[in-house]
Amino acid sequence: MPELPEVARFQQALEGSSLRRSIARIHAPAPEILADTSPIGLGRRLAGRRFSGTIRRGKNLFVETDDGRHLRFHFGMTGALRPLGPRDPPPEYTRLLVEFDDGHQLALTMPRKLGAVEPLDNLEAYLAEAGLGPDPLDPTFGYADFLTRLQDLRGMIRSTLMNQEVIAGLGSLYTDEILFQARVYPRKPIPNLKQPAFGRLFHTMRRVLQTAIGRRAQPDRFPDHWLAPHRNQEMSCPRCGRPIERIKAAGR
DNA sequence: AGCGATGTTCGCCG
DNA sequence: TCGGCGAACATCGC
Repeated sequence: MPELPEVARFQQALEGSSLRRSIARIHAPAPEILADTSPIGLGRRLAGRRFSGTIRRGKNLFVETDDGRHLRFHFGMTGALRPLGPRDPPPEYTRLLVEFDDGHQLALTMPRKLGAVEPLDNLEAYLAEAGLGPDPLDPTFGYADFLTRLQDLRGMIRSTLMNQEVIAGLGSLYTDEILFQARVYPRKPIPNLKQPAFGRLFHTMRRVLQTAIGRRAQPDRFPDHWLAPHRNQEMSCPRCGRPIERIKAAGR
């Protein structure tokens, strides 16, 4: 599930439950999701440490430990973060369990093991090297920056919005939502977009993401005129009432 | 039983 | 060089 709004929710969940507790031990039964480390290596790194803060950039959640280093969480298609009370049993598909010394726990669940947990010694260096684009909700990211990043590209708008190096955070679901509300055809080449379309895309992007975060990223709480609640099976368009047609763009 | 899925990456090709 | 496309990854659920 996780696109930007979901990751923002996981961030809130972690901040509300897991900061400043001392880490007693971890369980990492799925070494496949550990990048550049092992269960033992990660355990050594975290034991005795505390989480001290978080930074989200696009779909990535960076969790700071009190030694000034970070852990990068990427949730793939099915990852989620769940805070647990002292005697709560870890949920099914728990791929990483962090146990604090007061009994509280934090579980990373991920049925399909496509995400990653990666220790970073230097967050700044990682960000500089990863080529990750700006976060669309970053207050310093404005319309002028949006235009600058898009205007020299030649690809189709849907692929471009989903390209994490251009803008970080949009996936299939939210890109479709934004294109629908901004009335821009997904296969439209960037060079064919006119100024008003860029304006609609930028402002729609911000509004959709902020609204989604406000609704806890749960599509069943989204406004009824959005596409998301109507995109399944033979539902009809919330704007014109005609049946929704499916096309393929950017491979999906 | 088969296929799609809210993601990322890589190799191939125009 | 840029960008589209399909496959692969791992696993569930419709």
